[in-house]
Amino acid sequence: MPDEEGAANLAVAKSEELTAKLRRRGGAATIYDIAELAGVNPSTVSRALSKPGRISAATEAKIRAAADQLNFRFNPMARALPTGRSHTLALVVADITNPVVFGIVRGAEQAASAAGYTLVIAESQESGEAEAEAIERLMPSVDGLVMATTRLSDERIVDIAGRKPVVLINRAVDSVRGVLPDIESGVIELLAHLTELGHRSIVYLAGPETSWISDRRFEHMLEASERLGLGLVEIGPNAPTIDGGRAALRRVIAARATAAIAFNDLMAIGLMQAAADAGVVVPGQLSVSGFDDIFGSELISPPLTTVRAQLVEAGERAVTDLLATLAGETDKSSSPLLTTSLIVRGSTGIVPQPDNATAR
Amino acid sequence: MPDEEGAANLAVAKSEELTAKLRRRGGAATIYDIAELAGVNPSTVSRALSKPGRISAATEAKIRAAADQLNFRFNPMARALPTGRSHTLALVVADITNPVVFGIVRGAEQAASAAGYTLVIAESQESGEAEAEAIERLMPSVDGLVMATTRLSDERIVDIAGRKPVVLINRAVDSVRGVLPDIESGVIELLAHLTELGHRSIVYLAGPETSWISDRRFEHMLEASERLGLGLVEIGPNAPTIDGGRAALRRVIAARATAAIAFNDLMAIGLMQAAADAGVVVPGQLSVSGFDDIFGSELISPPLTTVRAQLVEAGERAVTDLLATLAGETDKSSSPLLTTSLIVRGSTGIVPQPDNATAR
DNA sequence: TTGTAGGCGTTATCAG
DNA sequence: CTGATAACGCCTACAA
Repeated sequence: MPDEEGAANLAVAKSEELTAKLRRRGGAATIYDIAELAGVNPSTVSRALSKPGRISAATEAKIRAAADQLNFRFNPMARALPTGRSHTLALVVADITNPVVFGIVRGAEQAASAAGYTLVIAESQESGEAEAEAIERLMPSVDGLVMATTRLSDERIVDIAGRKPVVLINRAVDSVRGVLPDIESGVIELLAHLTELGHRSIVYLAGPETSWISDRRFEHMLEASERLGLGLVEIGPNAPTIDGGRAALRRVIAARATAAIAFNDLMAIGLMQAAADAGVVVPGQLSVSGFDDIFGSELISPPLTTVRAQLVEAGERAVTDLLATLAGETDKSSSPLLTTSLIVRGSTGIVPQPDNATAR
Repeated sequence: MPDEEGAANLAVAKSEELTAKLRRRGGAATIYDIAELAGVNPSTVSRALSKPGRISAATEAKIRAAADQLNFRFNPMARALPTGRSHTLALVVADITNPVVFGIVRGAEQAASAAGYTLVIAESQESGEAEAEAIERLMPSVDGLVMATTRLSDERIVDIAGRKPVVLINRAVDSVRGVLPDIESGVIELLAHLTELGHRSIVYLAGPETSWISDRRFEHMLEASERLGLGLVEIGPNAPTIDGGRAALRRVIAARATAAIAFNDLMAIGLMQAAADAGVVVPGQLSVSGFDDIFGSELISPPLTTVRAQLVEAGERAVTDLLATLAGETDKSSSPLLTTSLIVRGSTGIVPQPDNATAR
């Protein structure tokens, strides 16, 4: 078959000429290159590669061959232009170094890359404005966003959600999709645990002012406290950090509570450190508990009793939901609550007897 | 000035018509819209906005006004096409949940966004292939990459670096830029500390097989051990995780060393946990130390003695260097070593007396 | 200083 | 089933 051979030779020749050209611009082949190599029209290459099956098997094979001979990759940027879809998602978090977000990041990353999407994570560290700015900067280049520990107002979130699909994590805003933990059951479980240990006077260290979930938690605690007839006071807002927890010790002690529930583990840890510094023994004089079960919670001594959240799942599901609405799914219903579970460790214990109670 | 007023009215009118159009496509204005609004040519808008100053002050002002009236943002994708620059950098790490990378991520993120760049972080969890795949997938859409805890071979790295600018963190490869810690001084300091405590027999828990830095550390330990005349044995490779550390306990004990140096804090923590489980008291019977000073190291009890690395700086500098080479800087010299410092805490103590030594 | 025109890599619409 | 051809939003010579 001289004809085929001829074609083969030709292909090889072209290939050589091409590889030279490619090397010059960094090895990035375009559909034109592979069209030339395969002897077809660029548009055919595009079709063959982006919607396999809708094309003659023969040509498709030829094109495929050429494609991975040049080891071709679509240029996502070029692709995004006509389609308007960048295949990129933004994950907005307030503080990357907060262990809580690790799980979320990982889950989101996995789900995203499993779907062939790229995840860019935006940290806002600073409050409000910085976050809004970061979002605006990213908006044009993403198809949608997952917002995790956002400090934005509801209005602002709604505004953003009006422009691109948004999924919230740990926050509910009307008409915006969100993945939420089963707040109530976790709180109930924790309170039951403390009650069982004899605590009748509990203090809740609230999170930052803008924390929706902190409010919800306290809400449920209030309900439960009424039902169980126990004393409950909220202290806050506090920074959701170790220092935030440390700073709250004085007020916790002043409140004469026997047990403290912190908005998150970071704060709980800070509180325990401050307690240790002040000679208050945990859980002997004060029981401490937190939320999240972050790395470090079981390392500290005594190990922290905490309510574990399914962070990885949260990230995963947020991305999955986002992708779904991106795919035109109509069912805007938020996904089911993520289950939550109490992890009892050493930082909570039976209520101190009056004679050896905190201070006098 | 009826003229100006007329122009203003016109502008307003157009603006209304435009905003309608914009809303329809998600609020994204283009330079065409603002050109129309300002009554100039799109190319003028492009110039005015991308290279301020090279244009008449009057038109520029007019354009600026129009631009933020429509609150315009460049479409990065569209921009990337003609210029070939996406203003996006990739940060490649093996495991996001490894606390070591937090610092790096944060530093890199800061430096990147400070320069107006977007950082996409790629996790490879799985070994080699997955990482290579992730990189290939990202390559077309980034201007350069920072590779942090890569498991790739030198060859592969060189190959990648040949296609796009690369900066390595904690790894040196010929002709590839890298930011490295001052390995030697950290090791020396640590060894001096242990020697001072009376330890003469030390074991090093190596990191994963592909860890360049683990090898370098051991190299320096070897040198020092010869100089100081102390016993040193390397155990490994090990997974750079808590479990990796746990799994190594038996061999550490078998080695009859009085002090263990782990490749990183995660492993050190695992080792301590296993020791506690086995009734080996730290530092009474065994001194333990690590590297990195991650979150959790000072939480655990006893708190971990460790060599702190400047992770945030590493991330920051990597991006800065990358940006510099992107900007055509010729000086390929790697940046100066990041200083390192020994943090002495409770997990290292004086060498046990023979009579209360480990095991028998 | 500003407008004109062509191109960046891909998709999508229309013919053929 | 496949080939032209016009977008997509922006940049950049080149011309005016």
